[in-house]
Amino acid sequence: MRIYNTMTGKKEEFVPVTPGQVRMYVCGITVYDHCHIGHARSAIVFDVMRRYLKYKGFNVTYVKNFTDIDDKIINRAKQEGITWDVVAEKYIEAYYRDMDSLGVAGADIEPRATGHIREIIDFVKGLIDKGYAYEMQGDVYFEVEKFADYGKLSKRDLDDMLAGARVDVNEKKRNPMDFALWKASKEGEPAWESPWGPGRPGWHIECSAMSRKHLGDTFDIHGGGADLIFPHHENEIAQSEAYTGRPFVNYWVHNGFITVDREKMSKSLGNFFTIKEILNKFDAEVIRFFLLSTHYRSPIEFSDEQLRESEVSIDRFYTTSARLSDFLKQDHSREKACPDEKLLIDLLAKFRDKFAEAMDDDFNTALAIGHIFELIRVVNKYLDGKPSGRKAVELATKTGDFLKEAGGALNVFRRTPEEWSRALMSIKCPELTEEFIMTRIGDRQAAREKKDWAASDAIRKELEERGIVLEDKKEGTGWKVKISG
RNA sequence: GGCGGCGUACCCAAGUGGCUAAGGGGGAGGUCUGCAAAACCUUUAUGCAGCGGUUCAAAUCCGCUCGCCGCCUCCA
Repeated sequence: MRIYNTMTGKKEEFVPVTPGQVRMYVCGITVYDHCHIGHARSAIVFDVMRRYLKYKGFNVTYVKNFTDIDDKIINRAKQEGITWDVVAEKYIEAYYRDMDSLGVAGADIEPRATGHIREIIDFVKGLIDKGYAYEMQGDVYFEVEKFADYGKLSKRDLDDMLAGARVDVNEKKRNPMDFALWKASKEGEPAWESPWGPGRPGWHIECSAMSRKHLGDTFDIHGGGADLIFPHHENEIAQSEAYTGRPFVNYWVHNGFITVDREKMSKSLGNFFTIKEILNKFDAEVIRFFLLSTHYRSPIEFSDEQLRESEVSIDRFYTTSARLSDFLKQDHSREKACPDEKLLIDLLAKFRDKFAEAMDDDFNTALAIGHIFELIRVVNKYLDGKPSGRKAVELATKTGDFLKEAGGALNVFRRTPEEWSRALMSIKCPELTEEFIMTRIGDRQAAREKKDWAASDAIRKELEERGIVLEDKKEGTGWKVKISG
């Protein structure tokens, strides 16, 4: 399989350090606020990578950290009149709630910065000993000029950056680009004892210390949002490679941004939507599907229309899924081939390869989803031919299995059509009950038997206005939550 | 200013040298249906921002132009 590496700017054949084993580290969140959909994208994208690598048979160790101490957390604690650790705890809990609903599994190891103060201090000490860092009034800074490769990930050199000069003037630094490894704490701020006095870790050092502890000096994949390339990941490389003298990471993987009105969604612009608020209007699977329907490195424009389109697509999937299971429940004592069965047979023969090929090419979930919908169309056409018998059951079963398998790798399409329907109902028409709908369908059926089309259509219209569409089929009348418009 | 990315139909979106340019939504026509809905079929890009170039062959490589965006400051 091939993975795009930010370091080289190319897709590269993926070769893990240890055959059969993948070690990956993804930068998690700073826990000072609710997650927005940008965090959801990163979480889902790397969740899919991890799932797919496992699906391919790799033994994956996935580490994702929580930054649970920094200025933003301290500020939030002041605002809310609680301590920093309560803030962290509160938003870690909120994070888990959001991730749970989005189908994002927990990482194998979820280290917190404050749980690794000793490792961090050792790391900083080592950098000072090796001459890459210096202490200044209780702060410790990494000296970027000492690290020859500084800028290799983000493709910039120190002189250019200094010329741009939107950097802090800080008298304590030898070079304005030097960054803090350790920060002396002010009076009343959270502090840990260190050789340089009471203080707390800088932002970047935790990832170097924790990834090394849990994954070793050199590991396979390091990921995060594209906005972490500089300075965060650049600084991690400097720290880690200066400390160990070894290559830090083999594949750097970064997801693209979510935009609103073509502008990056971000905290500072204030144009963000939290996962929590989107979940009031859409099912979590809609968010997940939406984020996977575009390649992970491309920007995605976020809007209600886009989510609605995703909702329609998912509904199409579950409609076919229901159709398949209904079909399998039918009487198949009579053997009848469908004239279009060759199309389905051919596609089934290729489907798993096509799906894997898409995912193998830098996790092309958009293409993979396209293949799923191609299969949906072909099997619908097949079922339209009203086949029956052993062969038909076999083909339908196989189709269902493949759809389940592909959906499983992406962690979408894993519910029953009934569960999907109930989920939609609780969002779109929570005041209705299935009992009520069934009663009205019964009333309408009575009218239909009397060929009282006016009465029958009135009931159908009434239900549609309340968000339910009816479908008359041979076996009886079915209903669905209306989603378009 | 430095560095990077993007521009594919009415909309979203795959495709990065060679089979008829995936898939979804929308539109139009049709099959099915009491009428619908769903599903299916046909149709909707001789063309991939524009202009040049390389090549037997380009949406795909190179150059220029136009437009949009990102990073260079906390940020997924």
